[in-house]
Amino acid sequence: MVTITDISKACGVSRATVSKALNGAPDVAPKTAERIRAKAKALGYLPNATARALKMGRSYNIGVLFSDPTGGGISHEYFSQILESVKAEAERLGYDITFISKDLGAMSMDYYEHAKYRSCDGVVIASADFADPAIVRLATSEIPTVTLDYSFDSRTSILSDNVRGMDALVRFVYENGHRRLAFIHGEITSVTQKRIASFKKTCAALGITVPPEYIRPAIYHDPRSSGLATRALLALPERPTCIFYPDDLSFLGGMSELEKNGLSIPKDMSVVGYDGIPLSQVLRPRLSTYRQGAETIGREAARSLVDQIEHPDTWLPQQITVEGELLPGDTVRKIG
Amino acid sequence: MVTITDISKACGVSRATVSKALNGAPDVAPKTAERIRAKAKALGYLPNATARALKMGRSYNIGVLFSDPTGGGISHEYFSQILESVKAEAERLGYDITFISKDLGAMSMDYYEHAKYRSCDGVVIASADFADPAIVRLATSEIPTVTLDYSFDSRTSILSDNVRGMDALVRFVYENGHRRLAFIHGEITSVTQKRIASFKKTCAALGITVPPEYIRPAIYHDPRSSGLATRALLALPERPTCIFYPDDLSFLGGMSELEKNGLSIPKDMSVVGYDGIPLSQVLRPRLSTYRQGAETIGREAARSLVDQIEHPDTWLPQQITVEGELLPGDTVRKIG
DNA sequence: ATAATGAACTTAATCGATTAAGTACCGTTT
DNA sequence: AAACGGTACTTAATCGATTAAGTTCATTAT
Repeated sequence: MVTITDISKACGVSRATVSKALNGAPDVAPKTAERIRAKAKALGYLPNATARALKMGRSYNIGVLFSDPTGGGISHEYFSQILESVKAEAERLGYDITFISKDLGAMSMDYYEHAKYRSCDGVVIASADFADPAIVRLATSEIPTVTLDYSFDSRTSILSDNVRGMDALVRFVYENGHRRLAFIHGEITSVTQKRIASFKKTCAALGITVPPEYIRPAIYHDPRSSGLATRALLALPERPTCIFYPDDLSFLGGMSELEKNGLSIPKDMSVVGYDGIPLSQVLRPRLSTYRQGAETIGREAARSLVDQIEHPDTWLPQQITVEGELLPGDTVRKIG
Repeated sequence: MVTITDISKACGVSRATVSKALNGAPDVAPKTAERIRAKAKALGYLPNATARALKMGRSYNIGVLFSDPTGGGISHEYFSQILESVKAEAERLGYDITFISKDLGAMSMDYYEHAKYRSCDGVVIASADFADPAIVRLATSEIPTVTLDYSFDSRTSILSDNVRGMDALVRFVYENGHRRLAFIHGEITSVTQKRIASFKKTCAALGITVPPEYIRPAIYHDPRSSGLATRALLALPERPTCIFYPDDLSFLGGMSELEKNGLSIPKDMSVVGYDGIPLSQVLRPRLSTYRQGAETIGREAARSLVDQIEHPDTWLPQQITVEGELLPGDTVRKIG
């Protein structure tokens, strides 16, 4: 490995001068600096991020915590899109990404400890369960954090606009003449609560009565459970004319259940999803859904985290709401 | 931050003794060791991975390089599954994951430089283009590496068994009576070449003649291009009875093209995919496809890389082939 | 001529941990 | 009683880089 010492010997100057020259300090003669830089390049010198981090107390490393009790948090398209954009933006800003998890090898650590152990400058947190004490500990620690889709007091968060998204979907369906709307929702989280509340509120505002049996629980990203919920809805004496699914993937479970019952989409049953992942627009019929701005969410998360890291004095916590977009698709039939 | 020095002061011993006690060195009296460990816990001591890495020359950090010219490498389900399992296994072995990319912030680096800069103990490489000089430089460097689906001389690689997979699919389709098989393949890579060769070889072995116009190029994970290829196949005077798609997602593009032509699957056209991502088994009809052992591939990649890192003396390069599994699905009709 | 100024360095401490080599002290052997 | 051996420590160097403080020397001001 080529170190600063090698360069200093080759150039006949002290290590301090090399360091300063390489970092553009003002008290190095331009000619010397040039000579040093040339030598560094010639020797194939690379700074050692580890040594630098130790001395400077800054690792230029951002932790990413994607916790999902069902495992495989990354493999859901919505999350992998966010991860991809956090990564891209962080790298643009000069930061690398490290995953934060519980328990590393034999050491048992919680998330906070893991982040400290790796001296992350900050952490982006996405979780299905923000009540988890381990998540709370990290999110309320002295480490700069940004949470996704959940707010902690005096901390920055990036929020997908679930209220507006649900409102847009309900209104879209309403405008297409539907009055009997059923909602299959995911596990109760703060996001789910917002979606349910917005669903009910907009329905009320539009004068739609939603019978309790039209609201059914299921599990996010689990087509099977949504299929079961769909079956229950179809068994009702008065069926809904449109079913809201917890997410785009879950819709697939509903789809096969509908087909099993000889119902075609959207002729016999209208449906809408949520998320607007690329898959939803590749399906035929194209799914009517609400696209969450995953790319924007990831980008803003990285940006505001780096801002917080680099300007802790002028930094103020903020809630950034990222709007999505209604994708009309072809799964809602015009009736009435 | 609580350091080893804090503990040494609190216990009235030297830092060396603390370090040894915490690492279970033999020359510390059991009573002292216990006292030190108790104090460390009481003070909330956490080792500093950065300092440790600097001194020991081992970072317990594994780089992951997923390069995909189309961007969004992670968001393809097959890759995100591999990433997830590499991560899980690496963590089990005490290693963290860092993404390796080109260019970090203002610094322009290639992959090799990035990996050195972060002092990764090793790197897992997945790439769509193993001819990229930057990939070659990293993969043939002194850094331990494991490549996925491509072999470099004297290096370890994990290979999905594309030859066997394609063979299994062709035979499955053949057994269902199909004799006119078309193959839409992805961009020409070593993987694609293996699949095409295996497709042709098995067809030949079974006495099936494949007219050249039945082999059509498309782009991996791009339903649109597969849709166009499908259209071309449907325009032929003699249509195939079964179409092979480059991957499961691409099949969706073909599906909508078939529907547009009033053809239903599998009644009017049989199809098979490749990859066996969870999505494929949630669709109805369930896609007939070949599941690549993404989980096993990721796990083996992490294991063999760590083995290489920890036992460089007894280590030997190897090609590990991971077998997949035929998922019969319902998109191949029995004919004849 | 002497002091003051400033440019261009060097010296040395430091970040937190590891570890080879050294030391103090106690008990045992002959 | 001297020598030896082992246990349980401590000392000090080291990893690679940064940086406050000090030094040297030429130039300018008085």
